[in-house]
Amino acid sequence: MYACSPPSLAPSIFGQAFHTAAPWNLAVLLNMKVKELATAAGVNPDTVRFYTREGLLKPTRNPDNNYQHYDAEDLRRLRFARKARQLGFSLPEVRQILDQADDHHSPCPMVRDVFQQRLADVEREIDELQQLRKRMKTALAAWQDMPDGTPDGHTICRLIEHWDDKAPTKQVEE
Amino acid sequence: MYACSPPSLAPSIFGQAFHTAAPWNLAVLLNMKVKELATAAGVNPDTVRFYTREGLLKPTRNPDNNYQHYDAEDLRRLRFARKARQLGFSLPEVRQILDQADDHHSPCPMVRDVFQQRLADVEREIDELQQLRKRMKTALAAWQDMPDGTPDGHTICRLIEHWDDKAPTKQVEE
DNA sequence: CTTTGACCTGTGAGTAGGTCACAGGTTTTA
DNA sequence: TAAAACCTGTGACCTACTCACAGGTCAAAG
Repeated sequence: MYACSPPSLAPSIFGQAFHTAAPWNLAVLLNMKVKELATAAGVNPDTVRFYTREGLLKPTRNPDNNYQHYDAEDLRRLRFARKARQLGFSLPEVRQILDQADDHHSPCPMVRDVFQQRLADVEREIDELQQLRKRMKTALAAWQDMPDGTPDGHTICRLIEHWDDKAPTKQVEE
Repeated sequence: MYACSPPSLAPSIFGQAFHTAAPWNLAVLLNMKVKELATAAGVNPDTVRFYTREGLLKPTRNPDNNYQHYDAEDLRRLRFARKARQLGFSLPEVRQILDQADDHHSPCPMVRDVFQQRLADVEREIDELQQLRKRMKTALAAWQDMPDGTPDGHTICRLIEHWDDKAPTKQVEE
């Protein structure tokens, strides 16, 4: 769903908003509704609404119809937010970065800090998953020799009950 | 059989329930309230209540005070559920296994299937995280040479905006 | 001019697996 | 006898969205 397809959508967006506009004011006047911004950034329109509720995007209102209006700044913020999310920043962190940028404070030192922390988290996650994989492989190997058995009131499934999470007796070496 | 239970709590549990009982009926008569079961299994009492609501545990009621009563079977089920959760089984899967065991069908073949699937999932997760780590390290290295900069209306944080998620070794040009 | 369909709005629910808070009842301890 | 500890069920909260719904708006087709 919503697989990035910038080449196909860009003409429609710009065509709708600027079919008569000169290119020099693209970045200033770009005036998008929810779905247009969402398509431009390759995200779900509900994500745009969600980010707006969360204060990451700050559109203006059209008083005539109460619609939200997003400009090029919002598009940059949205794209930035998506990149930061891919890097593992939480939404509060993203908002913090954007707020700092709004106040003309450079958020980059903070970004470096959080980024280092995130890298450590990722590496810890990898370690844990690798340990889990090792234990699972060990269990699978051990289960080769175990019969299935029928629950008899003493064991539910000996495959799992006999799996020791703390100290697998025989490790699978890799 | 349950030699792995924490030694510090066993006396209080057994002492409360069996201060005069002989050891031969421990497994049959063990009669625990929520917190006792939770302590015995090393989980939060709310988890016991949650699992009870979800149908994984099937305590009896004391009609006098409306309290839940858990026996050794529930302790086994709870410990089993925790082990299965550590192995990556979802709660519905755990419940399915327990239900099958209740019906005297051997859940083990199903366990093997789900387990294989889980192992594949774990390995995919590891791959994704390793790719992420690689991209993060590449980004960190690239950032060594980049100034922090103050938000100027064109960039929010060039550290992130200049991070290319698709081709980390190639920097974007502007 | 009306209808149709696509879009807009806000709100609320759902996801997984618990954890915590709350109000009121019970049991144990001092 | 009173306080502390525990019990009960219900419901909110956590992440980061996603989806559903009811009602309003708008452009084009008939």
